[in-house]
Amino acid sequence: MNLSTSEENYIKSIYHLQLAADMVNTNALAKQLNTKAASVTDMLKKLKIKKLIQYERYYGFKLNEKGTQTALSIIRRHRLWEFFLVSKLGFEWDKVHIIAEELEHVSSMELIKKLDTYLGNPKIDPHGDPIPDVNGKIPVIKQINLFKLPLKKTGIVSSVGNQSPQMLEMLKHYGIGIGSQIKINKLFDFDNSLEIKLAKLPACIISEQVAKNIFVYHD
Amino acid sequence: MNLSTSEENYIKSIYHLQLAADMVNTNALAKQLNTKAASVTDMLKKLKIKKLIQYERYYGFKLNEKGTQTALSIIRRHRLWEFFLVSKLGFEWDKVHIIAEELEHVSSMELIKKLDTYLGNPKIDPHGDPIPDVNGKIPVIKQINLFKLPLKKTGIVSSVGNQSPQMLEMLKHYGIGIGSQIKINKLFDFDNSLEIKLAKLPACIISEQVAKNIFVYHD
DNA sequence: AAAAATTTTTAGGTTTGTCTAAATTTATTT
DNA sequence: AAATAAATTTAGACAAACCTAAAAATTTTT
Repeated sequence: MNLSTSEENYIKSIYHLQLAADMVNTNALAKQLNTKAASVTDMLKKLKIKKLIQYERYYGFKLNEKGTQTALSIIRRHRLWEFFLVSKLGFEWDKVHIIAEELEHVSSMELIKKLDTYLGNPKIDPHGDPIPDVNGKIPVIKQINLFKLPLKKTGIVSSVGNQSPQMLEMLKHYGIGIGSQIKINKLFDFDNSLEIKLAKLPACIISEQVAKNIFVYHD
Repeated sequence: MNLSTSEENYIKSIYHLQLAADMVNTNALAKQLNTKAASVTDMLKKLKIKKLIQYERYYGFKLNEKGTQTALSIIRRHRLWEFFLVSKLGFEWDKVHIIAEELEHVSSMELIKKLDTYLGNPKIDPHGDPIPDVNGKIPVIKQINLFKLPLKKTGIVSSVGNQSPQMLEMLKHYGIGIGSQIKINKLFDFDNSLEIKLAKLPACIISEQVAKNIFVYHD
């Protein structure tokens, strides 16, 4: 199904509102999309015709199965692009949302498939939100602080708590980025510093302060 | 200046037509854009108001300085994305145009700046066309066949003549991709095979057949 | 230079997505 | 259960980008 940018934005917003309440109402959606209630009603009719939502006049609406899958596919694109922007282009995580809002509407399946592979099939975006897979399944993965990662277990860096230039400089120096594979070799009780090992890099030591700001997930 | 996707497509097409002839005519542009002459006239009026073209009714039109700079900026985005798709995502060069047509309209300056840096400031796209720089300057760089690269001089792989899966597999094996830095250590006269050296990789030998299909540029 | 052919523009519609203002339905008070 | 308030929808317009068909200007042919 070929959807316009506008239709995709409606679908996505309905999805997000549904997370809070089963049924969505017109005013809430209008507010979310920064538009007017009348415009929302117009679009709802169209989305109903396209069989993406269940909609009863004056009552409320929600995504049906097809609509939900569509939303998840858009969210997947959005979060993969966010991951790309942060992990490859070096954007800070709070600057990527607006750009990803544009990139998510580029619809090539092949593009997203290859991007996903290129990024190493990430499971979590830079904000810590899960990235739905090709089939719209949302991985249930919890992030943990690096300190909670068991010794010698490989974790994947999913987000960074502090995004100051100083912190980013330091992470860059260590070669730590979103998506990096990381392992703890040793915890030094004296100052809570950690000896860590990143894929393809020699082991190194990071301070408690740095480690506190690193979040990872593992299987 | 904020331009719509459609306006950007017109500007870009006018630019390309201008390369062949100084003045552009309505029918030619309509054909290029796969639209009708009447639609072109409508848009020309708009572009004139936005001071992007010089336009005289019934006479013809061309981009002015501002329009030309706009076109070059769009072409820059297009070619950088094409480079990205081929060199990073592993697309074949004949599959990237359509996707780049969408990506080029994502307008963040910061995005293009970082993408350019990430790609290593490439000068030529995968089709061998030059990538305008931030200031709209088009680098005058000629591609040469790898055999023409002087011994021990570093060249940058700009395009590959043969895109068969077999060839791509082989190039991947050697670690050769668009943008790779490559040097010829030695030419074996016996079979015209080359010992080459890629950045960060051990030297290796490629056959004449492979080398024939590799194009590079150097300073 | 008049007729014919071509090109370009205008005039008037269509679709998409938006809007305002008024009407309708539902929910909440009293 | 009326009256009032709030939410939602309809009606009618508008801008962008396109269209067809007809008119106007230009170019080519005879």
